[in-house]
Amino acid sequence: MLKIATFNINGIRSRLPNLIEWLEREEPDVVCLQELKAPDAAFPIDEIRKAGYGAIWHGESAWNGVAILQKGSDPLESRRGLPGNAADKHSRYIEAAVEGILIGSLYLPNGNPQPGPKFDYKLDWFEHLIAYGSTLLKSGHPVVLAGDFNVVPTDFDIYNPRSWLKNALLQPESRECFARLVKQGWADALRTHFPDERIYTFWDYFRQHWQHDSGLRIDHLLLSPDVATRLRGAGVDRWVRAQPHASDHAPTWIAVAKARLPVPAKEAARKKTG
DNA sequence: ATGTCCACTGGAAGTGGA
Repeated sequence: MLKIATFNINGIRSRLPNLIEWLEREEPDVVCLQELKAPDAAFPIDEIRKAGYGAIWHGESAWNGVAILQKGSDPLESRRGLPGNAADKHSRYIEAAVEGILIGSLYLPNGNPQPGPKFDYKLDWFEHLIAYGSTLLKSGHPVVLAGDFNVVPTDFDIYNPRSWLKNALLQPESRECFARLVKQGWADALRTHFPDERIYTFWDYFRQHWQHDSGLRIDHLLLSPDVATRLRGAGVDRWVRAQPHASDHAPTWIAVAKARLPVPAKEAARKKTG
């Protein structure tokens, strides 16, 4: 089994003890991190190695930043930045091949306030992701797109939309983009696994939202069809959000059965004949 | 409008981003 997690860490330097404690307790095989808020040189690779993980990362000063951690080895990087989006100055996408699966760690723009240039940037970034999503599916590769999508897909994915109606995370345009991406053939893993339950991955720091469980589901793992058939479990490590000095997001994960190795031709022939 | 937290700048508290 392969446990793949996504976690918006909200400042990896400030949050390093929380990250290490979670890694040691839950032992995910692969971790997609977002909002490093650190330049490349400040990424705490030594401490992460000490916890038993290799890593690749794409940081920037103060904002954004994404990484992929792999237990026991360095992830094999396959891309950083979305194709056709070289003009994008933000560090929001990094991708690696792990156990035969392409894993993308993404941090979609928040988009507030809307309307405005930040919301336009969000939708533009989304279009690049949608285009690349189509390319990935057509490739036939097993893929997981994991990260903070900054989209609440439906009103079932929020405690109460009332005070969020003007927020970029709930706008029809944001939701339409997410729906259009999923409709290409991706499985929204957490919703697939828990069709009838309220699931939250983010509780903002304001107004005691954690204490009241006033959460939003904005961290998602999208699975290509091959990976979707291997989905065996999913969850949110809510205990991490309850820790002192926590990120406003909780780690969100899936368990996927490892791909069965193809039967060698000779052996297959032998079985057939005899 | 508000609430809270992170990181930068500059060398304190204000600002931007979320």
